Amino acid sequence: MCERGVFLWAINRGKSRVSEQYDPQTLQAKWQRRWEELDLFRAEDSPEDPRPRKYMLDMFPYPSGDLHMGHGEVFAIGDMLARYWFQLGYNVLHPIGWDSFGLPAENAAIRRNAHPAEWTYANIETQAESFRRYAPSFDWSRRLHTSDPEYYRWNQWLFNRFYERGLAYRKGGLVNWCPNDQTVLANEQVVQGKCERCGADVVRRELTQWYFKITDYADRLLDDMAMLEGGWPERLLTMQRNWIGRSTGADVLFEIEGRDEPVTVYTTRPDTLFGATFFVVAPDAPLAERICAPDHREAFEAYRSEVAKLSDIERLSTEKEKTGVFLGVHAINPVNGERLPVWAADYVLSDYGHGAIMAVPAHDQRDLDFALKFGLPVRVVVHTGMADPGETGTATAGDGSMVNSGPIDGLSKEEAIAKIIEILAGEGKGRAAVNFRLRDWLLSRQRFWGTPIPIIHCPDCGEVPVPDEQLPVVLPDMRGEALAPKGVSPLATATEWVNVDCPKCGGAAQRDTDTMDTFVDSSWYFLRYCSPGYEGGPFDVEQVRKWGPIDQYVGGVEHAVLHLLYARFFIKVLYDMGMIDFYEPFVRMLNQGQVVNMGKAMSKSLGNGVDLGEQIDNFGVDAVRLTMLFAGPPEDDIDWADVSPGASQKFLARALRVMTEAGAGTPPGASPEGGDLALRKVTHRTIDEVTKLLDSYRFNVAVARMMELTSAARKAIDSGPGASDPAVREAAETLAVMLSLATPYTAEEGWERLGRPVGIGRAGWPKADPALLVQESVTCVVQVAGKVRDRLDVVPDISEADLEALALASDKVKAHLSGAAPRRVIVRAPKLVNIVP
RNA sequence: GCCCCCGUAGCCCAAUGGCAGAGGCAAACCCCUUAAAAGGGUUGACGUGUGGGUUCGAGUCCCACCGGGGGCACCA
Repeated sequence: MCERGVFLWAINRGKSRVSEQYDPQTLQAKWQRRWEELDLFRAEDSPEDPRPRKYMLDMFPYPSGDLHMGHGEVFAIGDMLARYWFQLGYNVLHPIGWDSFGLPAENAAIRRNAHPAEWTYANIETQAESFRRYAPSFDWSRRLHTSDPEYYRWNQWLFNRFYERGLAYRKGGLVNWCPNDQTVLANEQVVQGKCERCGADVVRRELTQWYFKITDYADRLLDDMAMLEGGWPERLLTMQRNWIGRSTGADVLFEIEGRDEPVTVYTTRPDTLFGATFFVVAPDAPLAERICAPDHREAFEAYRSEVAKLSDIERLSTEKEKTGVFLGVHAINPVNGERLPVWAADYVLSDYGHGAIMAVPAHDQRDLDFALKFGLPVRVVVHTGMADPGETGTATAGDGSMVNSGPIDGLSKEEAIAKIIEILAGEGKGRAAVNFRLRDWLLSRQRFWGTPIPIIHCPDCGEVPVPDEQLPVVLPDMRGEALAPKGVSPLATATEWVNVDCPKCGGAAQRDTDTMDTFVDSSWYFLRYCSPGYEGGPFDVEQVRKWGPIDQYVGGVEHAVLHLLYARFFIKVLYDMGMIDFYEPFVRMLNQGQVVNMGKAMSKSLGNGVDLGEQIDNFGVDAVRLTMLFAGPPEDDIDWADVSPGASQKFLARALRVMTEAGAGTPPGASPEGGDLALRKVTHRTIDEVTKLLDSYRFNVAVARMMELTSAARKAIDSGPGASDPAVREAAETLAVMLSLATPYTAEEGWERLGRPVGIGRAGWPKADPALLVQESVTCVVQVAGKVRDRLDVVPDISEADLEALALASDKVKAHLSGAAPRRVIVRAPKLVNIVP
């Protein structure tokens, strides 16, 4: 396997031998220039334009060097759809821009003693050049960079709006800190306890930080997913649902002996309240500190500092033994007055629910593990028919009938939950409650290359937003060593920039020195494309109304609970602000697979990297794009060792020859009427099928159909009516337009050789003639007992009765029936008859 | 541990419950050629991971298992 992979890879890297006949580099040089003059793919904002609109969006790139194979795939897929819509006559918005704030630029700047902008904009230019060669149908006039002050100004403007609505706020608490990147991270950026960017172990720190109140929208983020059903990949929806993690249950109030204030716990199983035998608080919650008995304080504090040392991965491991300490106090069970010992244990999280739980060991595995370890009682209150958890060590979490539970004895789980909530509510000791796994979006970053948070801290007025008319708050000019991470934002050292007058009272004040998470930038960039130069706001409301929402979004699944969640949140806030009129930003979403090599993700350490530019140099843009599309379904991974850009190139050479010969055979405009009927039928059937295939993302199959059409035309030229038959021209022109979606250079060259004017990208999608789609005869399979025994040529609209009679009259059928009358005959006209003897 | 997706030719992949093969790679052979390359053409499953089931009919639907991939996983 490996050897074969290396071998194929070696071939893929070699210069192709078809280059003498078909030279992609020449075609690229020739057409790229002429297309730039033509500017075919500009989206038209004018309301006068009668064409229906479509918005096609590819996730915009981060400028970390040149384009790579992954970009090659996304943009090949996105462009296939965009160009298809152009050919269908839509007014298509297909923009491009750069997600150009972020850490790599800053790290590069520190290394090179430069400004992050130098690295960033140099890379953007490199990528832009590569894009021009790769030839996606972008409307370049809408290009944007999120690191431009004209763009991030609106991040600040939006921050102010969020702030006004109480959706941006500052709070202290434990946050995720990446010791490598020297900044805090949002929950979404911590994967398995590690930094999503750099993989370093994330630690907890107590810091005051800015948040966006995404939890206010948790219900809508979850419920509105019903609208995305069918348009989004199911697994993406599942990931978001899991991430939001809504659960329903009850808040229950417990008195603590010796304290006036009750403590609230959240539980999804209020029905098991009579089974509570102890009480647990999170050691790092302020509550634990408050209620701990003085004579247990020492042990508690020792335990707490022990827990604080653990990394998230260690603490969250399900394998880990339960630990905890008794706090020397008791809670009172509100339903039966029982005294429950209160423990602190790290399996209870401080930031979920209320940081405290009632423990029901019989019916919760975690509580049971803890009870068994510390010798706490186990009381069964749900009779499930399973063995006693106290004996088996396996908690019974299922449904059953309530026992040992006073007023709810005998009830089922559902009934008991309703009843107990009713009882608690009646006594003011509890109520139904909903909880979410989703936390607020931690927004601040202690790094330089991002949007400054537009807040001024005034000793007298407190937090004062920078007035809109003073935006943007532009980053100070800092470079090199000054940007090195120090645990606080580099902006804090820019004294001149930091010290300002308070906009409210005019007194001495200081700017907030953190920058925004760069996911703010990408949460609304697709709205900016609708009116890129607009100065009256982040976007022209009218234009977004016309272009939005996005009909098709293409990008990687790695943003499932990052960008895609944040953007949905932004859209809902903007909807509430009355700025847009749709609920969801992305109607349809496609996650392309990864491009890998030899079964593994490409990486420097494996030495299996494949360079997009090199592939293009060797095989040409068209062959690379075609290979991406033909390799398999778009959502599948492509193993570059399994595919053959060289073969794609050979196919394109073959297709171009067909177009060349057809162009020489007949003049443009020749009517295909009277041309070779068999070829015409192939052409029209191909149109019909490819159209349907493209409508359902079946690009690989669509390309296969184009190959078949090419072969059919080749055959017609060589051993059929010859190149001068008008049906050959029809086939070649159809082929050219279809190929233009995937391989624009070859298609344009062929189009020219067919005598057509430059601009195949807008030539128009061919229409299948229904008259040429009907077959005058169909092969009908006749089965006896499910086995094929005969084939009949029949007219497609044959009646069931006629077909049955015909089938039963067949000699072969008669032979297999050997005279017996059939028991049953299933007729599926015109394709099949099955006779059950 | 729980949930989801996928197993079709040596390989990548097609096939509204109706003849297992559309397309490509690789291979073998043929034509073209002085020869090679380029070009043109021909050839492929004894049954769809395994075992059951539903059905007139199953790659397709259902159940179990095996193998691969992904998601979630102390969230009370």
